[in-house]
Amino acid sequence: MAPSTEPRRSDCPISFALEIFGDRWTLIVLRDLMLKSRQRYRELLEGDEGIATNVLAERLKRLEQRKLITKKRDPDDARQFIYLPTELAVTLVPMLVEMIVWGIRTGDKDAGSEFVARFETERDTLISELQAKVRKDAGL
Amino acid sequence: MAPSTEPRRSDCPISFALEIFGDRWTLIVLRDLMLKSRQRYRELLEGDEGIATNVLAERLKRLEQRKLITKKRDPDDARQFIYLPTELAVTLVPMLVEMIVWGIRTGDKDAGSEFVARFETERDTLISELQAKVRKDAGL
DNA sequence: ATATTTCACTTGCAATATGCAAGCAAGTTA
DNA sequence: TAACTTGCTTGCATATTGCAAGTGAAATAT
Repeated sequence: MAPSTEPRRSDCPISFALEIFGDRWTLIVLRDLMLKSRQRYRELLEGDEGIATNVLAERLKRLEQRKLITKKRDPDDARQFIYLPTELAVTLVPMLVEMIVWGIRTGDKDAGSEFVARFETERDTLISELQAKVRKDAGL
Repeated sequence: MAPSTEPRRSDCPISFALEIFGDRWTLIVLRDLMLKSRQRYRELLEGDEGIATNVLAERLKRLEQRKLITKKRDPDDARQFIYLPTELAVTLVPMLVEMIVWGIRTGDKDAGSEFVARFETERDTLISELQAKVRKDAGL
């Protein structure tokens, strides 16, 4: 990934978004932080996709620089850090939901059908509830 | 990019989506094909971001394999090919719109404010109109 | 107290992907 | 028929990723 100090490729908002999460791992990390309620490095490493330690470390650094997450020491164990999504990350939920629905419909017709059903009947409520849950987990 | 013949990393729909367009270029190409009405290799090369020729060739190949685009000869000039989005690509429009809105709000407060305004008042209509335009351009 | 384990990384290195410039074959234009 | 355009491919330098091993600080066990 390009460091976040580089100039923008263009002034297109899609291009801007891709500079932040146009790679194989950044959105996986945000998914785990927001939708799977993982908060620690160790937990993030245990995801199904098997992110490498150096890649995870670099993505966390960039997400912090981009103000999509915050990093705090765990008060109960000074070895550990707690990574939490920010309010900016919460604004990504609608896009993530669209991506999830597209992925289910396109790749995984069977799994996730109830998520899609709920999306089709009450998209806005579904998104609001997910965002509320993320905020609650993150103490926002 | 990993070739599209590789096994899935996991059964998560986000992960599945990222295997298809989790990189710096794939969605840029789809943006140009769908939202900027570009159809030829030469036109796609001329985008603001400056994609390399070999990268564009590889992405077009993968998009065709994934059935997101079709490739046809130009009947008026047999040197040229015409790349068109498929109906499957049209289903990506809602996600692209969310990404555009997020990019405008997050990176480019000034530019694109009327797109965001329309999104806020009539999201569904905006998306339907964009999809209709893509279908029309592509002859779907 | 000391040893061991856990945690969050960092480092080294091979494999892969990207960027850039040049080349090429088929088709079109002068 | 010579020059040009188009859609690529190729070669090569650089950047990114994946994997395994290592490090230092803090916690836990002995």
